[in-house]
Amino acid sequence: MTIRVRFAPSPTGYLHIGSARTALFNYLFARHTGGSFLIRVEDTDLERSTEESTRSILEGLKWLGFEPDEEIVFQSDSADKHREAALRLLAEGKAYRDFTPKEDRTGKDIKQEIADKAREKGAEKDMRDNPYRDLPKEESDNRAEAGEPFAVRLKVAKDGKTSFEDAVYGLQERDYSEIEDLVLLRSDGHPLYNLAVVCDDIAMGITDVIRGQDHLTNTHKQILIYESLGEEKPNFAHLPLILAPGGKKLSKRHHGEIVALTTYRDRGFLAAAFRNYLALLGWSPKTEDELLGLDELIKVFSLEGINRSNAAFNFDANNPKRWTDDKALWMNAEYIRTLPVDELIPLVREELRGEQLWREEYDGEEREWFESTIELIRERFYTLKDFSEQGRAFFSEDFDFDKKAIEKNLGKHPDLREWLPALADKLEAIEDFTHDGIFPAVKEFCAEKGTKVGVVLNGARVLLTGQAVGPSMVAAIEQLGKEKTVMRLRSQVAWNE
RNA sequence: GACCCGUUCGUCUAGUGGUUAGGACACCGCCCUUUCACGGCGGCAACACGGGUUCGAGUCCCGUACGGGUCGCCA
Repeated sequence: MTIRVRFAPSPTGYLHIGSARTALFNYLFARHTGGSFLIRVEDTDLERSTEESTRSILEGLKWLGFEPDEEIVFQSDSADKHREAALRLLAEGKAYRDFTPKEDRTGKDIKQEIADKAREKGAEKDMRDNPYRDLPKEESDNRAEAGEPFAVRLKVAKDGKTSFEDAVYGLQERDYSEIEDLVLLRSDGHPLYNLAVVCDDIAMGITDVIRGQDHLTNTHKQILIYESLGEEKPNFAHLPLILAPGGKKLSKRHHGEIVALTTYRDRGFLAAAFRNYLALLGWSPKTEDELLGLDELIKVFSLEGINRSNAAFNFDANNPKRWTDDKALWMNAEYIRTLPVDELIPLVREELRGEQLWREEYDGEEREWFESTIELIRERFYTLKDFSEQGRAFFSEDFDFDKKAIEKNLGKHPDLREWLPALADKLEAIEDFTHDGIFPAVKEFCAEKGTKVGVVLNGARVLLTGQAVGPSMVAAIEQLGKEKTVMRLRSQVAWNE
């Protein structure tokens, strides 16, 4: 049987990085096994689902490169079928009508409320105490016909247990007494999540369900539905969760944009780097290779490599340099440094365009200069943003001077105020404006002034690029060219800041 | 609270009864160099705790602690 998996986000917000990883694992599993990767939008909650969210999620998936093999399925389109399934179970006596009036659940802390209620009842709670569970069929029919609203609940047997073999967590068992008679159909006729998922997975021919560990207990409920429906259940694989630093829950409320996938795209991550990083969170190839491109990931991916323990995403919200996990940042830098320039340039082009720094010439007559500049400055960059921020001076005259750079490299050497313009004069006279022409001139200049080359070059770096760090300075001078170099070295702007 | 899941360096992880417990990121030091967030070399640093089983336990069993998940006419 060919493998068919699906990624099933609910469009109630942006794409969470945990969901992105779930999508990744589904995608890798499908590609590795030669199966199909499908996407199903779980929009059965009409009140909370938004088109905006759907668009943003699909956009995120596209950025990561996970295009579905078949048309995207919208769960709400099949609501009629889900309802039919519930009604069939009702007719077969596997479900019953519950005439209990709907509880008002509009309160803020629903989760807390439910947990508190469960705590009160403790282990004494009888999951089979619904007064309508054994209502005679005739009475139930009559009340329904009279127009009394009812929800449809699955009639879970009193004794027995569900069990399944999870590909990650092993054998899972749950006693029926722990499972309530779950609601299949709301009193307004609206099908609910567990029913919809099962029906759709059957309809889509899903063979392997790979999803977050938060669904582990739902799985037992879904198995009951599969069994009632007389359908074969798929294989299950539950993924460990991604936690915040300290092992706490990673949530939008407490951690903000850090959990949104789009943040990574917008802050200069390469999709390839982020995919690579995400793959290593909760999964291991069991080799010492960590830099794995998509093709390699597909080749070596297997469910056996998935961990059972949750992984903490490590970052420090108060430190701009560590706005996200160190290793993710390092990996992105690694991709920026090693990607073939041809592949990097389109990404840099987008970045520069976004900041109004792009010039069409870079694709034409200045292509060579542009390429060598990228080649030169990418060495110490961490994100694509660095090309328009730290690297700005290579593409524009309008760049800022880093305060610390001024302090450290100019402030401590007041002589530079005279020296750098003097250096400009010296450089202006050079015929051969290349490394071999520039470097000896700089050395000679420093010898004349009786200072270290580093002092002068560092000072020059500030005036030329506004930065305290960067590529080899002589190479940078060559790259900028004589005109800009001379002009910037003579400028007093930085000194007056 | 009940049920379920988990616990190896600060973080991500390798490890399936005998290892000097390996790698990566971060951190620190040294080297290279014309400076730096490049590069090279090196260092610091972990089996949650307590009992078993065993000649021998990070690896198996039982408890404890801690953390996480779930418990809805949400998904």
